[in-house]
Amino acid sequence: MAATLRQVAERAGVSVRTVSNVVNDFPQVAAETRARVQRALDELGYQPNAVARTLRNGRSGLIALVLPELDVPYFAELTRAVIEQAAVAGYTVVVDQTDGDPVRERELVMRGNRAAMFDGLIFNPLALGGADLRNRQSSTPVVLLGERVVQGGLDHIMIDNVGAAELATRHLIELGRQRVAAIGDQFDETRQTGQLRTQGYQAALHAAGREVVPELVRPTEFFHRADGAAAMAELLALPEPPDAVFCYNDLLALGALRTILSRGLRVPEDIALVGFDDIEDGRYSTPSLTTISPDKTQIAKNAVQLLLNRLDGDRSAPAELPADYTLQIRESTGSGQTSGQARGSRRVAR
Amino acid sequence: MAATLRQVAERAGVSVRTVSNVVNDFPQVAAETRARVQRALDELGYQPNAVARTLRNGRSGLIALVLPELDVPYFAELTRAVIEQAAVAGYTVVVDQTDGDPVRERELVMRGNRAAMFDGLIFNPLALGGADLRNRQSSTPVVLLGERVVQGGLDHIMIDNVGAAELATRHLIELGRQRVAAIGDQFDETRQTGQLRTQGYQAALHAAGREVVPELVRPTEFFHRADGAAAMAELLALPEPPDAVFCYNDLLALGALRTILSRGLRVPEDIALVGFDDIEDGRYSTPSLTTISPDKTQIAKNAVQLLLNRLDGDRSAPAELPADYTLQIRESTGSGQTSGQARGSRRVAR
DNA sequence: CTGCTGGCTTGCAACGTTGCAAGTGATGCT
DNA sequence: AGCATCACTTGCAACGTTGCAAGCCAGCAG
Repeated sequence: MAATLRQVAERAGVSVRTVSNVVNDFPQVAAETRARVQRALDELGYQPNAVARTLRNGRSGLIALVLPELDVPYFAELTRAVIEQAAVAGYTVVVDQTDGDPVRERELVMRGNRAAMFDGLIFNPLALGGADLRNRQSSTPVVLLGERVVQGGLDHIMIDNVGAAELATRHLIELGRQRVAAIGDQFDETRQTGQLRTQGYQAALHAAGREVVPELVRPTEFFHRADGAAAMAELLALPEPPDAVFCYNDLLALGALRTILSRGLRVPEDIALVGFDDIEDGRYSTPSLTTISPDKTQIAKNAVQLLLNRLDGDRSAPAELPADYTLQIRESTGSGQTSGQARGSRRVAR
Repeated sequence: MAATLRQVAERAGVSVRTVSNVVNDFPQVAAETRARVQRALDELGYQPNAVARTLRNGRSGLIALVLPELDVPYFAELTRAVIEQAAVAGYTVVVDQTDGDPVRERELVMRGNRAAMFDGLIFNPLALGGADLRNRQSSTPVVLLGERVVQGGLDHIMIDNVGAAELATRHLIELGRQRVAAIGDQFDETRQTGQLRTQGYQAALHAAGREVVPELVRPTEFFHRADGAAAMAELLALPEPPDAVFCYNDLLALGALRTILSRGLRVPEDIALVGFDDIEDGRYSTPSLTTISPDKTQIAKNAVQLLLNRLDGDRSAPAELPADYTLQIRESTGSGQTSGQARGSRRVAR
């Protein structure tokens, strides 16, 4: 159906090679020939075959972004940033969702089966750990996003979870809250996010000379609204409920918020809330959500840049780039001003 | 870097073709040969080159889902459904975001430049209208999602916007509300969603013997939270503010909700709210959101099925499939029960 | 008139895979 | 022994493109 170079060449009465030269705007084509070929191209509605080009050139111009869940706003917002950054460099991003399924993650990232279509991968693992990733079959470059799961071996962008969690918790302590709880702890070995944030939470309590009360640290299976709502209900059922909660992401916080409000309690008067991720939902909830705001644009920019360097043959040692973050103070811990901002960042070394 | 059939063949001392036969599990290979080849495959870590296969077979196993915005929850949730449906048929979905940019939409859908990598496209247009779409260059099959923008020519899954909007508005009228407003009207010729929903809104008012009050119908540029918040502020500034609002999607409703609550007004006591899309955010807001719930799974299933039929050579006339929808009654218009459900659906013929 | 230069065009091969048809050698039947 | 059959294996060509090097021809200098 689609016209090929050969068909165009026949129609224009020239060789295939010359048509290719016209299509690629190579200079050494006589003006008259170029015009004739161009006419044939237009008449046949020629479109270059991307697959053949890729096979020939070894480059598809496609990079894949592999994420656990697209309907988690943080990932959706990150995706937007990655697409924008890649577009600058002339690359198209395609997104694939793994649901954290180890089988899917492995298929996409490890074997490079489908991956061979893509020049590179930006991968936010959920199930795959460092041990898995170290013996990848595929030679397609990968940049990892997320927690520090891997011991070297691959480029990696991560945020300082411990430091950020400590900052969030300290904020609640400085508000004078006495019983600061945490929602989102995780035991699962492959999911380090929860553990790291718990470390930061505990560090802040210790720094303030407080004890860590075990029943105030609630584990959740996932980081969704439903998990936050359920964990908050447990906290409220305690003999001594908390007066502040640090939720390990904004969805958990929104779920917790829903539970608190449905009990007739007030935020922040009765319970102050801090989230993590700074998704748009949290800016429009009532009350709006105080949260740790990772610099998503920076994360995307660094990830794309790191990947493009590899594609250009950069063979230097794998990089580990930390991303900046700030604490966005909004209504769920504050008065009513929505623009407050505390610095808790770290410079990115490059 | 990656091993090829030829390298494996040399190592195993057989022809390239035989290796291919082993890789593809063709029966007519002697057991002893198969074992030897398999060993060579393993030793070299052979992975088939997807690009070469695609060129040869004319099938990539990839379908593209082209959407305006991934960080709009409705699209994110729809994407999940499409990915699941396509996986059943052994297809991998890659997602591309256009931001409603006509240039990007055209590049992806019309010319098939990049598109040639994909066996088919599921496309939710924002900027491109019927006139554009009719003279596509590419022969890659497309299924359209969304409003009825096109007059024939392409397969299309849409929901009955007029009927759904009428149902939503009627619900508010039946609650006894006197001044029912609407947020999300649009004038732009390429964005029909707003206009169709306004038609349904007006139809419901007329059916109830009410007048349409022009200043109660607020246009918005986009369908984001910020637009809803701003439009609601305008409505509240009217001499006679509304006591009910039908928002043309849930994000608008969540923005409006934020404005209402920040003014100290109550939902639903002072103002009842209905949204559209049934995104997860609306189920966890306080109050939770009454909304029109399109059957996203059904939309995804039909879209994928329609596309797969085309890939299998189905040459029948383009189909227009309506999708089911229901009214989910929640707290923003109701008492407190969250499970109410009114039927307003249409059977899908297939 | 020869030979060289330069502008333009072309054929060949290859990227890695698979369909097709033909090839090989061994076995079995007459 | 001769021939057909069978089980297995192989070479060729092609998918559509582009790098490479060679080819062609006109023009011009010597």
